[in-house]
Amino acid sequence: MNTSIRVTLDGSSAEVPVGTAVREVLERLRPDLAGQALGVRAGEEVLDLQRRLTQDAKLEVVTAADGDPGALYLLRHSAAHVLATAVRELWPNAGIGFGPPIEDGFYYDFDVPRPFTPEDLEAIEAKMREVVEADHPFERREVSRGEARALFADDPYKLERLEEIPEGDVISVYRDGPFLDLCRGPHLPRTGLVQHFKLLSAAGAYWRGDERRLMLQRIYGTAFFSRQSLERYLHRLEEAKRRDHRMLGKQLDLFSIQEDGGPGLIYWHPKGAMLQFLLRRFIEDELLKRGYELVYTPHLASEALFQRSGHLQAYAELMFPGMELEGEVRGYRVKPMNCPMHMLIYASQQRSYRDLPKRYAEVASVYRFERSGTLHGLLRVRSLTMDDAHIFCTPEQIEDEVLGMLDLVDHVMTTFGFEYRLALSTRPAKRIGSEDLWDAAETALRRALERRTLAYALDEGGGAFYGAKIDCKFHDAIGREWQGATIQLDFVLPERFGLAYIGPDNAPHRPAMIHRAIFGTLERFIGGLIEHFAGAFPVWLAPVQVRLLPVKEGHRAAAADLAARLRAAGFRVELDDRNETVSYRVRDGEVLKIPYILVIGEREASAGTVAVRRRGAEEKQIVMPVEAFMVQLRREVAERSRDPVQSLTAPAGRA
RNA sequence: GCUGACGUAGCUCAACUUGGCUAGAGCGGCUGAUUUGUAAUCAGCAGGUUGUGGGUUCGAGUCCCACCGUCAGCUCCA
Repeated sequence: MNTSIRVTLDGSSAEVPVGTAVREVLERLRPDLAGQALGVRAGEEVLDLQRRLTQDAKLEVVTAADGDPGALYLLRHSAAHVLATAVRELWPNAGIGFGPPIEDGFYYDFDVPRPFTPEDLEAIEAKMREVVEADHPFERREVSRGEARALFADDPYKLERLEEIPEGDVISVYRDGPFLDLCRGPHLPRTGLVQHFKLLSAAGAYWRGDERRLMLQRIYGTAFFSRQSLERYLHRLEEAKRRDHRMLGKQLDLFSIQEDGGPGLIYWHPKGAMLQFLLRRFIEDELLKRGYELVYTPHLASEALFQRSGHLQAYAELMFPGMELEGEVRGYRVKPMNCPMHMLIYASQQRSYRDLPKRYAEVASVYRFERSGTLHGLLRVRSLTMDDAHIFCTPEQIEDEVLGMLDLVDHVMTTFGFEYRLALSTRPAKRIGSEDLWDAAETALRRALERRTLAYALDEGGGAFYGAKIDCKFHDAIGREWQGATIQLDFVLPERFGLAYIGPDNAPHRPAMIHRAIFGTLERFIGGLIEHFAGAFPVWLAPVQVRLLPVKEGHRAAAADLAARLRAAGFRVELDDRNETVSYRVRDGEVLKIPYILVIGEREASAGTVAVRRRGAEEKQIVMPVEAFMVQLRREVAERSRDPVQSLTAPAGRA
């Protein structure tokens, strides 16, 4: 067995004995950085300076940098320990759960007698500063299982975790000052390096994320290497609140949720309804171009249907309760999904392989009894309008169908300028359908993704029990991730409904079935759009595209004529002839984020021109002939342009 | 659903740590004056059973209980 290993650090390498600490390698190979190094990167993994090397390694030094995920990982993981150290000082008997770094910070879960208050957080933060000032070294030690059991004899959560560490794995503990944690690491060299941090919130969180188990108290915080980065982050959070679709929805009068009407049920006001109308028209046009057929089905059906589809067995707790209708033997339910209805249409006649694929699309509201605590503006509701479709095809056609859907998803997302992420979810442990079926399904999805060379995350075992799926995710204003488009294979429903097509062999075969939604739901998609555009919708989507302001009373008639003309040309126009100054009305239009404000005064009325003020443009007014403006507007709508039109200039020789 | 916080005019927010006269302000609305040229003209008026229902108290926006709703997180999901 080798007693020495070869270690390469930032390009230079050395032969060192097995078990040499990273710190020693560093002092030998990069003495210049020894003081600044926080850890090293070994491929994907970050190691701290105390780690002993047991095999050949290629390392890179990690130094303090807010742009380096590895450095931030060390920092935030250590900040979580500093937090726990402080909490243990103030609540010596606090139980400790997990405390990992996360996307934008870190958290730690505690078992304490009462929930933390905002004042507690301040006190904890002050105590954290003391821990930082004490500059305790983070000490790593590898221990035996027996020793670990003894060390954490009073920490039931740690003991539970300990027992899950597989036999043979290294068990390590980290100490900083008085605080000892069962932890894999890595950590910063010392607590003193955690300089710029802030505790953000506290809330309950179930131990191990299991709602049947005890609720611990979680504290969230964030940390950066520089004060500027911390402040920039906190400022970004503030900014994000101004994009919140719930606030903008109220300000721009798009929608409301009525306490008298019930939670999670959306009232679309005229301007929000216009958004929904435009999106619907957009997607339905796209679907018709792609060989879909539109269907309309009832929002209500006999319980027998949902019995047959399996919803009443598998999905009952998300369905609104049944209703008894006078004189009817059976109960009725509002639909939580459209698939059972589309199944019935397919099953209404005999199908030939020549008919396939059959693509039924329906933009329809469905109703789901989401748990009250999960409701969130437009992003999680109880009446949701899906741009739903069900594709019935032969197993061989699945791949091409999925490919077409991925193209449509991409077309839609790029039209709106949405960044998105795809995830492929494969067979879960609890599933139905033969292995052959799953193999074919997963292969079809994967091959479709790869044929379009799309990057995707793999969610092993994350599929639904009835089929594999591809999901598309996007972020809201404050960075929470939501699911939008979804493409799901389904092996169950064709079976349950006994669907068939007659193949070339003159024998019946079971068709494959794909559920899919591109927007996901109009509610969630519009919520996302509002935040994405911060309420400043591109012209083709803006509920009001143009606002006309006559300068004074005498110009009202000219403005009204122009409004009528624009409307006749298909534009969405408002006339603002209120008895207010031009400045006031311009401001009002700006606040409402209307793309074009046109001022009509003496000059314009007599010359047939308009003074155009384009939202966000440098130049505050550009005088141009009405015709030229209309051409411009028409082009912008046709192109679904997302950027302010740069070419909007006055014709040469303008007055 | 769970834990915690919150709920005052259409909107945003006041009403003192410790219950005390008729619950205030800005924006918005209405009326009038002003006839306005690119981000707020001036004046007046109206607008509230302080989420709902109970309770404590001489007295409750303020304290207690229940319910409804909202927010953050957990869980779940389009």
